[in-house]
Formats: sequence, C-alpha cells, structure tokens
Amino acid sequence: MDVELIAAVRRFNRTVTQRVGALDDGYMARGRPLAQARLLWEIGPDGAEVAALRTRLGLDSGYLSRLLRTLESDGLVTVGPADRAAGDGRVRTATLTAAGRAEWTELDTRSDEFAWSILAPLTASHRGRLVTAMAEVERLLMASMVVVGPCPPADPRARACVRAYARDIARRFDDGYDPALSRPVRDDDLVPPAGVFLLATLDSEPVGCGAVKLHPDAPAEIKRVWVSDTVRGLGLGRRILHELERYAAERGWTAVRLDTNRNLTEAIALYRSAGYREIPPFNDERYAHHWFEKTL
Amino acid sequence: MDVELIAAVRRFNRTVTQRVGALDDGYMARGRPLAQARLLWEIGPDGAEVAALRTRLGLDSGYLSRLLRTLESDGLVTVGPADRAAGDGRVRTATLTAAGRAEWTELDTRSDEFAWSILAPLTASHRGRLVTAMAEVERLLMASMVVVGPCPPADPRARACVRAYARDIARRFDDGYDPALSRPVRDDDLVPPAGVFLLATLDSEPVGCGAVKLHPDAPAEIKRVWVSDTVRGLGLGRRILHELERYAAERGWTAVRLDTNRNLTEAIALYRSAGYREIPPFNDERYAHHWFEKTL
DNA sequence: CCATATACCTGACTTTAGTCAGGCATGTGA
DNA sequence: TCACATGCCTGACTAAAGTCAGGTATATGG
Repeated sequence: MDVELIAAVRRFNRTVTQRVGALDDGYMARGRPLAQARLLWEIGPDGAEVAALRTRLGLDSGYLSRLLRTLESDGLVTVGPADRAAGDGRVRTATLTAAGRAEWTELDTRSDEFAWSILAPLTASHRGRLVTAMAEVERLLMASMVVVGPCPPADPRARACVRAYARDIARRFDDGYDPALSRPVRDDDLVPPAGVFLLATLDSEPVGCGAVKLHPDAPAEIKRVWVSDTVRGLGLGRRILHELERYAAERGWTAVRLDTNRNLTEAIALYRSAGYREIPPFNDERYAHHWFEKTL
Repeated sequence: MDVELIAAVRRFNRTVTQRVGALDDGYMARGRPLAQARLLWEIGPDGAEVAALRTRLGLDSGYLSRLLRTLESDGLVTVGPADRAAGDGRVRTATLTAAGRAEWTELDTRSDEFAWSILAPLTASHRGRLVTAMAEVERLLMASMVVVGPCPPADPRARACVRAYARDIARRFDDGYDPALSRPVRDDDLVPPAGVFLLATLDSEPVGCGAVKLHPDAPAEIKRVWVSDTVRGLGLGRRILHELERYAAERGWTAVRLDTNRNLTEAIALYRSAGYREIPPFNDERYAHHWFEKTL
C-alpha cells in the first residue's frame, strides 16, 4: 500500500464528494425529498420497471413502493402492469405523467446548470483540461470497479463473452474465424478441477473473460482472454492473465502456455511484457502463428 | 454553454459521486449515524473548537450541540472551555477521549483501506495515471470554487492579501520592495465609487486579490493583482483581471492601464495575452519597468 | 394441481436529520 | 454601567429515511 497514492485518493474523495456531491443533491432536490427526486429522475421519460428501480437505487421494496405511491398521488407517475406482451404479470412499470415529464425535464435542466456552474468560472483551456482529467478519472475508476471471478462457462454472460470474443477475432484474423476449424474447447475443461473460466464484470455486466485448462502432466493452457472495448486500455487483460496464472500456480502448475494469432498485436505485446517467451508450436491450432510459455 | 463539456461533467458527477461518495460514507459510518461519525472525524486527534466544527460541517448550532452530547455520553469526546489562555470564555473545545482517539484511528484506517480498494485492482502504471488525473481534477475543481467579489480594502483578509502581495514582489524585484518608496494607494481610492478592491476566496479563505482605481478623466488604473501560489496556474489571475476591467467598463471607463516590474514575467505575459499594449510611462512608479494599456 | 418462490404492496414502527424558539453566560461598544 | 451581540446550550418539534413483518396476486417446477 503506497502511502502517497492513498493520500492523494483520499484528498480527491474529500474534495469531490463534499463539493460536487453535496451541491448536486441540492440542485436535484428542489423542495422535494431527495429520495423522491432521485426516483423520479431514475424512472426517466421512458419509464422503468419497478424491480429495475429497486436494484438501481438499492432501496427496500416497501420503501420504494411507498415512494411510488407518493409520486403517484402527486400526479407525477403512474404505475401499471408491464406493457410488454406475454410479460411476467407480477412485474409493474412506472411511467411519468405529463407533469412528471415536465418535472424530469426541470431536473435535467438543473443538472446542466450545475455542471455549467463548475465550468463557468474557468477559462476555456482550463475547462478542457478539467473535462479531460474527469474523463480519465472516470475511466480508471470504472476499471477499478471491475470484478474478476470464476464463472461456469455455460453461464449466459460467459457465453456472451465468448461470442463477442469470436466476433472480435473473426474481424481481425486474415482469413476470418470459423470455430469449427479451431481446436475445440469443452466446457468441462474449464470447470474446476480441470480448469477455470474467469468472468470480468462491471456492475454485473460482463466486460471480459479468460480461461485456463490445467492439462495433467503438462503446462496449463490459457484460452479466450478477451476484454470488451468499453474497458480496453485499462489493464484488464493483464489482470485477467495474472489471475489465470495465479489459479494455475496455486494448484501446483509451474508453467502456462498459449497460442495466438499474428494480428493480435496488443495481445502479443501483453504476453511479452508479462514475461512470456516464444516457444515452438505445441499444438496444431489452425489460426495460431505464435506460441508462448511462461514459467510461474 | 458547451453541451459536450456539460455532458462530460455530468457523467463524471454521476459515476464518481455515486460510487466513491456512497461507498465512502459506508466506510465512514461503521454502525454509527453518519453525522456522528463525520463529527468525530472532524474533531480529530488535536481537538477542535465548537465554532470551527459548526462552520466546517455546516451544522445548526443546536444540532451540533446535541451530537456532541451524544458522543460525550458514549465516552468518545469531552467538551470543555477553550484551553488557550485569555481566550474567549464562551468558546468551547471538543477533544477526543482515549476511546474517541481509538475510534478516530479506526476511521482513518478504514479511509485508507477504502482508498486502497480503489487503487488495488489497477496496475502500477494505471494507478499513477489515476492519481495524476485525480490531482488535476481536484485542483481545477478548487479553481472553479473560487469566488471573486468586492471587499473593503480594510478587511483583514484584504490586508492579508496585500501583505502577501508585498512579500511576493519583495522577493522577486531586483532591489527588494519598500512600500514607502512606491506610489501610495489610499484605501479610499479602492472603495466605490472611487474604485474597487476584489477579493478571491476559496471556502472563505483569501487566495487572491486585485484592485482598480477609477481616475476621473483618465483611464482606470489596475493595482495589486495577486494570486496565492496554492491556486496559481489555474487562470485566477486572468479572472480577477477580467472582473476589474468589467467593473471599470460598466461604469463608463473606456481604457485601463497599469504598471509592472520586469521580473514579473508571468504577469506581463498575462497582460499581453489579455490584450494589453505597452505604452510610455504614465507615472513615476519607482519599481515599474513596463506600462500597459488596454481599450475596453 | 400443489408447494414454493417471486414481485409488489400495506401498515406499523424506529432512527436519523434537521429546525426553531428561547435561555444562560460571556464579550463588546457606547 | 447598560444594551446588545455572540457562543453554546436545552426542549420541543417535524420531516425524511429506512426497516420489518406480513399479505396478495402471479409465476414455476414437479
């Protein structure tokens, strides 16, 4: 734990949450209790399902119900059955009335004004610097909120990642990518104790993955390391790779290896900088041009 | 109002205050009401005067009293007369007991842990980037919180600024600075309608100043533009200058002028870039090497 | 069809936060 | 010395936030 860095983060938290956060609430509230204002805001002009609101705002079911009743009796919101045909009959959707939409627009305007009240005192060039730095902080905070953990390869989110991975490489390989021509990976190989599939999530949305297969009497094999481009460039690939290596190392494997395509230049750079050395082919993967190994 | 910039600020506010702010509160509270935890934190290991706590936390006098009673009855705090000899007998100081200090240390540790929980998932280089960007955001937010407004030149904060200004230039001029040798400025000249003294404050602490004297039948004269080095490089000088020009322009003056020393290179650069042109000497100021004028 | 889970709801409740009026002791300017 | 301001306090109050224990209607798996 680096004391300097920690102190800097704490200073930042203090300044930003006290000044920006508190003031923002003030702008939001406009006479109404903050919880109501936030709820109204979160419902938004397109409406939202009650369950979604509950998780997004982290509210108790009963409390949320009561807040909705209040907004309803103020004529700002109507709550009715979800309009999606064949939907779950228990689910209900909250929608803004005309008055509610007007109120929402007012909140939107005030949020704009608040943002502008931060920018207005600055010169144009300082405004630019502030916004750039804010975007950087935001992206890196996002990266730090990513959670990496094991996940069954059959999980829909895992499947979604693998599909995204296949789409990505199909676009980048010289001759496209046909999974049928590639060496197959069975789900069972990526379930402990045979191996593991790691899923990276941001707010429980999948944003990356990676897998390792613990070959008996051979180096472990790393597969399917993929990072969504929404969080690319933030070190997530390295993190996943590191977790996979750790998984293998903790179970007694002393080396990991992998194959990759010559077009995946950032991946290759990542492997090299993570201590991988190029080795002769250890398999007949149709799409591979480079084979790497690392001693753990 | 630039829509792009505003949107960026709003995204930032949303992400950062929701995640960092809310989580931070959680770390702070540890079972205790947030207001109590914050108060305990603010008292700190060295104790604090009740009045200071009131302004720092922005609490109602009665409310703060009650919070202190609660902490007192929990054995965390003692409130006694201010220990400073010959102090104001009404003022009281809150001090942490041993238990209170332990609690404070616990909060401190948790704050460290929280900060580290943000940094930990990142690689070393991303940590560096995050901290750098955070510092930039913090500094620029600070700049945007600076309030510039008229202030009587006899106000202690104004005096403090002018003293700091004199110290600064004494250090930078080739032959030091003796106010007695410089052209005198009378307070009356910097009080409306003769002129104005502007004070820049951050959290009501003075961080800069500037003055303009509205000479009858002559260009207005700008004096004593100074910015504390805690907020230097953030465009505050330009802002003060601009406000002074506006003051003169609004009252019918069509030109402003000023004199300056050759060693104040940033100031000279500021004047030039703000549209000032060098003119022949218009006074016999002992310490001046350059004279500037700007048509409003 | 039944047992069980889930989504949302209501009623009853507690805690926290915050406000307001007034009171006492101390300080300050005339 | 007096009137008035100020710092801190207490009592009485309100509103907001949040919790908990059920209750009803709708799914879901066998």
